[in-house]
Amino acid sequence: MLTLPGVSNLARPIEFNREQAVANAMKLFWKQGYGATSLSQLIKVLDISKSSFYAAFKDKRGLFAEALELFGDRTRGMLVEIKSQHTALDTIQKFFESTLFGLPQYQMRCGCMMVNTVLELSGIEQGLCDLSNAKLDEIELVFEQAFEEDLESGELRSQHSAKSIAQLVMTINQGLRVDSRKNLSQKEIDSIVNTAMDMLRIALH
Amino acid sequence: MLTLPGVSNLARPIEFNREQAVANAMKLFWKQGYGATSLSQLIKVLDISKSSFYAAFKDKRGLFAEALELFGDRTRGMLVEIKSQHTALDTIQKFFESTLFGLPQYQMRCGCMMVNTVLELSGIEQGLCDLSNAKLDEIELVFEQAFEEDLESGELRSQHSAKSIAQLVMTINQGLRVDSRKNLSQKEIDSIVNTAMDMLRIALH
DNA sequence: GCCATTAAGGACTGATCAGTCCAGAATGAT
DNA sequence: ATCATTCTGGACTGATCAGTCCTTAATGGC
Repeated sequence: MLTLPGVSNLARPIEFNREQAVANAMKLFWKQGYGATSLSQLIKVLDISKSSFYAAFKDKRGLFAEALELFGDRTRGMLVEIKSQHTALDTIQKFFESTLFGLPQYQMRCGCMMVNTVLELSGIEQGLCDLSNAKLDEIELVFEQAFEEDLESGELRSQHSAKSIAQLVMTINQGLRVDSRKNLSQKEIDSIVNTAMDMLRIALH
Repeated sequence: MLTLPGVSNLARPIEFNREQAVANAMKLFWKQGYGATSLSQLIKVLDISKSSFYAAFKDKRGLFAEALELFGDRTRGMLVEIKSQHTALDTIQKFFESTLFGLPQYQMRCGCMMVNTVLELSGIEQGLCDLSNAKLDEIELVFEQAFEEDLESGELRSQHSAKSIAQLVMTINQGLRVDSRKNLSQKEIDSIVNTAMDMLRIALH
C-alpha cells in the first residue's frame, strides 16, 4: 500500500500547519515582493527548518505561487461576499474601502500582491506573472457580472458594455493600489475613492 | 587654481557621454527595475569600465536616482508640450496615447518607471521612493493646472476641485501603467483609455 | 523495543551580488 | 619629454543568495 505524504500511519506526524505557513508567507511576499524576500526570512517567519521548507514547497517559487493563489482567492472571496449584498456600484465602493482601509495597520500600505507581482516580474518570471494575471482576471470577472446584472435590470445605463466598465474599474483599482504604496494620507486616498465613485455614478446615470 | 572634474586642462579627457549613459541606464532600469538590474548589466549597456562607473555615479543607487530624474523630466516635458496645445481633457488623452502607444516596441510594455519604483521599493529603499513620489507629484501638478484653467474658463464644470480631478487622473494613469505590463492587447488598452475618457467627459460636462 | 517517517540543524556548493583597489595604458597641455 | 589626470581591465573582498545533502533526533503505531 502506498503511503502518501502526511497520510502515513506509521511516522512522526507533520508538525507545522501548512495553511498557516502559506498565509504567513503571503503576508511577507505581499509586503516585500518576490526578489526582496529571502529564504532565510521565509523560514524564520514560517518557523520551519530549511529542509522542511524544501520538502513542503519544492522551492521559493513554489511557495510564492501558493501564496499568490491564496491572496487571489481571499480577495475574490471578499469581493463575492460584498457583491451578494450590494448593487454593482456599492460593491465597488465597499470593495475599495475594505481592501484599502479595513486591514490591520501592518498590511495597510502593501497594495495588491497580484499588481505588485505583475510590475515586479513581468518579463523576468513570466510564469508567476501569468498566474497573477489570471487571478486579476477572476476579480475583473466578478465586477463584470455585477455590472451585467445591473445593466440588465435597468439599475444602471451606459453605452459601454459590462466588460468595458469592469476593465475601467480594474484600472482604477490598480491605480489605487499604487496610491496605497505612495506617501498619501488615508484621507487623501479616501478622497480619491470618493471622486472616482462620483464620476462612475454620474457616468452610469 | 582648482581643477574641477572634467574641466582640468591637463589630463586625458572624459571619453564617454554621460547623458547618453544615463539615458541607456534609464531604459534598462525602466524595464527591469532596481533590484533585477545588476551592475554587470549596467556596465555592459553603458559601455564603460567598472572603475569609471563608480567614479562617475558613486554607486548603483546614484545612477538609478539620476535615471529616475531623467525619466520624470522627460515625461513631464512631454506632458507640458502636449498641454500647451490642447484642452485639459485632450491633454490627458494625448498623453495617455503617446506614452502608451507612441514608443519604440522594446519599451512599449514597461509601464512607468516611477510607478514601478514605488511598487518595488516602498518600505525597502525609501529615498528612491520619495524621489519617485516627488516626480509623480510634478506630473500631477501639470494635470491640476490644466484642469484649473479649464474650470476657470468654463470649458469644464465639476463640483470637484482641480486637485481632486488631477488626483483621480493620476490614479487612472497609474492603473494604465499596470495594464501596460499585463497580458492585454494594444486594442484592449486602447479601449480602456477610450472608456476612461468617455467617463471623464460625461462627468465633467 | 522496533522502525518507517518526518523533523531539525548545519555544513556545504556554486553562483552572483555590490563595491574596492591597483597596475598599467592613454591622453594632451606644458 | 614630462606629468597630472583619466582611462581600462581584472583581481579581490565579503556578503548573500537559493538550493542540496547528511546526520541526528523525535514520533508513534506496531
